[in-house]
Amino acid sequence: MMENHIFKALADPTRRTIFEKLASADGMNASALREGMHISQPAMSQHLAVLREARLIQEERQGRFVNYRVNPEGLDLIVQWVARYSTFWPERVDALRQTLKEMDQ
Amino acid sequence: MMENHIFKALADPTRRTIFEKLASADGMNASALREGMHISQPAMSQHLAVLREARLIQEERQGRFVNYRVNPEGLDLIVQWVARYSTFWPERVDALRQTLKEMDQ
DNA sequence: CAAACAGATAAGTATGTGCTTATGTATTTG
DNA sequence: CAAATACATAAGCACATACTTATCTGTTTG
Repeated sequence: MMENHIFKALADPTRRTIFEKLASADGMNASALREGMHISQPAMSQHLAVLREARLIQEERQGRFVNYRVNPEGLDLIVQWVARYSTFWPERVDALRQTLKEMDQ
Repeated sequence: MMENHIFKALADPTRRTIFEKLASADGMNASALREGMHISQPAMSQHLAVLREARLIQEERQGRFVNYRVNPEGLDLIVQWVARYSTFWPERVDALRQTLKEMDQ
């Protein structure tokens, strides 16, 4: 199940950091991603594979580099999952709504 | 870090099922939760401990039973985490907003 | 109080996961 | 084409995790 892949992919703090770095840029290659992180090249490659299998990121080869970027739809399943359980707690939906409102500004 | 506890707790499909069962009732004890699940009593107890440590559920002893229920604030960190990255994709925020709008009806 | 019951904890085990080093595969460049 | 570069893959290892059976603690009830 895809949902399980996503949760498992995000369960690792190093992978969340990688995802965050990718989200704050509009594309990075694996070497650039490693900068500032204490992680070997194979470890990075393996983490990127897990994120890709969970469809949280996309990749595109550019010469000898591979450019990685976040898949904009990647978090949809998480959002839907959370939203489903939020319906049981109206006050939480309000909080989420407030967060979105603040984003508009 | 709390965020990590939550992601790790939700990374296991059995624990997500337990969380879902709790969310669709307003409180259940461990024996009731086991019904329909192929899981031993200690396994259930251990899963509930992980969910409790992640503050996703709360417990209250009632005689020789322990009543478990979802912590309404438990998913907040996930919502905030997702919302943070949603800011990079306005169309995704719109989708989330739409989901919330549909909830009103 | 003794037996029954709900659940927690202990200890052991099999499998999963995240890392390492070594090597392989494309691609570029001198 | 040979060396260099960017990344992937293989294999092995240490540790985490999800489970089991056995036992313990706390509460109710005959």
